[in-house]
Amino acid sequence: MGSNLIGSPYAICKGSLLTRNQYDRDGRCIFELWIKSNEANIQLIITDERPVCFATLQNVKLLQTASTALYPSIEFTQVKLKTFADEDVYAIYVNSLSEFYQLRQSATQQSIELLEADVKPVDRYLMERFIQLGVTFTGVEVSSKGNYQRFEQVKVKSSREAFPMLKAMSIDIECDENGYLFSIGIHAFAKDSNDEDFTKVLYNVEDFASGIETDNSLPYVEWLQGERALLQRLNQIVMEQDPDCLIGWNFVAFDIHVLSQAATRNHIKLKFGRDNSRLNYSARRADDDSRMPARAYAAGRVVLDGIEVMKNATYHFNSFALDAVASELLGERKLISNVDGLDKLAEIKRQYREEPLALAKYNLQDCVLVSKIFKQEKLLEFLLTRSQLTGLELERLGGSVAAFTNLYLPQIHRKGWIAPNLVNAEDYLHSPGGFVMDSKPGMHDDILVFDFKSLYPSIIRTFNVDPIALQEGVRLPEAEAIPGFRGGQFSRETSILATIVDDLWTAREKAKKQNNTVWSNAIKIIMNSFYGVLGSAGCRFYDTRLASSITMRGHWILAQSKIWFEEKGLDVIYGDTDSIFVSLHGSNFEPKDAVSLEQELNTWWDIKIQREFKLHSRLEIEFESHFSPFFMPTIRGMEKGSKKRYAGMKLQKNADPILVFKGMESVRSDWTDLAKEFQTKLFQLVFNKQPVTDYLRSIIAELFSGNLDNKLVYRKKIRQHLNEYVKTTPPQIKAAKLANNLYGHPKYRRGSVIPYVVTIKGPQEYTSCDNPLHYQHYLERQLFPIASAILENISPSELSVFDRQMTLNW
DNA sequence: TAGGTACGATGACAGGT
DNA sequence: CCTGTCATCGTAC
Repeated sequence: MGSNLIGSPYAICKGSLLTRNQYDRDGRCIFELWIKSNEANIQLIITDERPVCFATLQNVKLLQTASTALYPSIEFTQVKLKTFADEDVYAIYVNSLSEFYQLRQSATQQSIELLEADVKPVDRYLMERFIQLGVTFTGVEVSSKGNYQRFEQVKVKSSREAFPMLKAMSIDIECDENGYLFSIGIHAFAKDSNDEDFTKVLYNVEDFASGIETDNSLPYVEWLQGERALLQRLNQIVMEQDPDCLIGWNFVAFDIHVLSQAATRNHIKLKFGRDNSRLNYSARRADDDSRMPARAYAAGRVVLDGIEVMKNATYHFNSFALDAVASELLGERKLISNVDGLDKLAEIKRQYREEPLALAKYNLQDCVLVSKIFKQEKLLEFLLTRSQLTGLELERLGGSVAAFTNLYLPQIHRKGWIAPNLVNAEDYLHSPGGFVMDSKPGMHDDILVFDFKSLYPSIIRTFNVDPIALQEGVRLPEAEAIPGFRGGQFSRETSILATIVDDLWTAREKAKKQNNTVWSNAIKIIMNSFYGVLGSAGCRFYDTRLASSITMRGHWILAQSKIWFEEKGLDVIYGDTDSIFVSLHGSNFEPKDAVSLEQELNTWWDIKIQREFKLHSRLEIEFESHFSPFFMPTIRGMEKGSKKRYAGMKLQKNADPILVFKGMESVRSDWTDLAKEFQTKLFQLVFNKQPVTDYLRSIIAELFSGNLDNKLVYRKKIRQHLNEYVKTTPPQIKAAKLANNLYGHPKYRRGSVIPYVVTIKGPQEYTSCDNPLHYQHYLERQLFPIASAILENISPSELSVFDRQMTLNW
């Protein structure tokens, strides 16, 4: 769309769907979509759609008797759809959302089952048109005020064109414990490199007359009188800068929450909507048990919390505090370090009055860190990709079930089916998970690891595991269907899910070739979620025959592959779900044969699948790693090999070998630094066939000398409410309760991570610990278990170093 | 504003000395 | 004090 459009009554335009909303006006349902094109921001108003749901004929009759009086606009129409029980289906239309909600409520009260009544009308409108991120539309422009254009009489279609980049504005507030606003920091990247970034700190000087207003040494600081002035200026800046996204850290649950309360207190609106509409914020419900998170909606602007986005993109950090994430990703620290919650708040309050410029700097720094994380990690690109692939709103995180439903539900209508409702809890059957082989414990040389690439998606593609193919399949004679498990069998004709996965798979291969890790990662996450939702009671397409037909086919594939290696004279020492660990020891193979083994096994699978099932194999096994040496531990105190725990030197082509730990103490966040460093060092020595006695002696001596005290801190998350630990009281809970009593306030709650040490008087919070550390405990519970796990069978004599010091029997 | 199962280690606790 | 079981957490895939 160019400038020639302005004033023209009718237009064709493309763009990305930023936000969507639905509401009633004059008894009619309205959909409001906000679009970002390269040239403009656009509001689309759709007025000719009616909310719809479905029911079987029997249920429609029950509804008809009462409902027509209640809902004058209600209309029943038979449609060419069948339930999974082969019943005829009627569509039920009403005019407004309020009628829609009433209808659902009264149906529930009368125990009348409606179908697809939980699909939001605006979501249905978009998904039935296969609209994901990209849209094209035609419509009549009714006004063009300020920074957006409004269209009515709109027709929208899906578009696959590349999306325009979004402008994000990072916001961070500083306040006291009551939410009284000290300052608001704002940062937005410049559109092009010639311009400077937009930076601003709005500083509230209401409470103290210091003459600071004249200090212009930091050009981005604006001194303002009172919260109200801060909020009004913030509204103004959001309008002027006109960002597509508002971002922050713990943004919705904290910053937006506090801003929203401050706005209410000061009787002004947070006008964050593109059309100057107010921010729609709903706090998390007061009862802490509800998992309903806080939500914020601004018309035409995507509201994003950096923490949630990163969790969704499968980032893992021990702490998601901004300080921790920024220092790990950017190598930059916050200006006020996050040592302790209370101290930090005290420092902020002190700086607010005594060093305003320092606080302003700190405030801005936090905004900039969030901006930098988003930019460096390409988080917006990730979200845009995800939305383009799933049709989920940009700001909707999680939502694996919703993503699946978006992609799948409109397709089944075209095949003549209506979707089932969720199963009752009592009808839910668990499905088995992955196959984990018994392992052969001990030291090994030359272990080759082979992995099935995206095993579950490849099973879905190969064996046509699909809800509709299941319905069609179970109606077929056994010989004509593709066999599944737990009573499932699948049609060869309809393959909706396999096609969706195929498209994603192809797109991922292309992305990988172009080194587009954002796309590749987003696609992988989505593909892998499909199996999960089919086994989840939260998904309407759940059926244990689907999930089981995936996982149990996986068992078979892994077991067959194990036999294949063994028939080649190769020893399989372990395998988990989609991986096989093969020992070259005593075989005729060498490490360099890994690739030809990979190829041979792939060919073998191709032939086998064709011969046994008349299907085209999509399985892909890949040589993944060469470990030498490799150590597989036993279960503590037993001869039996462990699972999900191992260590090895991974040999690499053009780089030094690296020490890899899986599941073991050094990769667990709830072991001390002492234990982790000890394990790493010990394995290095053992793998290099060096003696360990001297090292053991020295670390024990160091431990008792007190030199390692700072490495004796345990960290553990408190996952329940403190008063819910009734059956047992674990050490971390003891320490947490002690600390809370000491401080006189609930410093540790559900969700907190408590650092604690073990003292001669038991566990105590690290920060407030005032008793001597229990070195004997650390010797016996952190050092000895790690040493014995590897030395027991390798060189037990070296363990005697511990003998004199141990009081416990093992 | 609902992806899953499999597994191991520790420490508390109960019930026997 | 010894033994078995359970609760809890974090992890692999």
